[in-house]
Amino acid sequence: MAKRYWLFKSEPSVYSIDDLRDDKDSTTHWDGVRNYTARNLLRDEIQKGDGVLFYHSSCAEPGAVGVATVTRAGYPDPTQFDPKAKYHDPKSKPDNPRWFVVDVTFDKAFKNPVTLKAMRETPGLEDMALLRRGNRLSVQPVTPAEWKIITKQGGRAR
DNA sequence: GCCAACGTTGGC
DNA sequence: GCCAACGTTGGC
Repeated sequence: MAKRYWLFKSEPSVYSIDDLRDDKDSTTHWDGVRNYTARNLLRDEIQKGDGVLFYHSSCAEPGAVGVATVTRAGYPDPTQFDPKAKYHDPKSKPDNPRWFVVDVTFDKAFKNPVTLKAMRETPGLEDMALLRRGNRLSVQPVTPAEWKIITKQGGRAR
């Protein structure tokens, strides 16, 4: 399958691109997604080797702040079975897991983060899923053309 | 803090 | 299956 591209949202006060870079092996399980549309992408669509735009939401300057790579395709989110975990789901059973994660590994932080505001003003990004009214999906697709524009604007690692 | 836009839940 | 109530997201 051809490489595809995605945008993952995270609140930087909870987990930022720097947290990913500094994590063990610069890798994390993208856990806690509890939305069925996003779940379907994590479980069925997102493949090892795909590109991820790391997006900071609910902060002073929302925007794409860097790039990561999917290093493991979908598998059950372990936090759903942990009664002490914030994202515990008592209705999910190990033999029929409801929620999935992928692993992502840090690639680079943009020298120039591409803000939401900039995306709205950039020709070629008009149809981005992110910019559609009321799109709150925390995991969403990015087209190759959009990926190219944003990674070019973001620049090399800082 | 406000509020629009959804997604989820649960009674019926 | 409908739909009102409620909760969450996330920009501003």
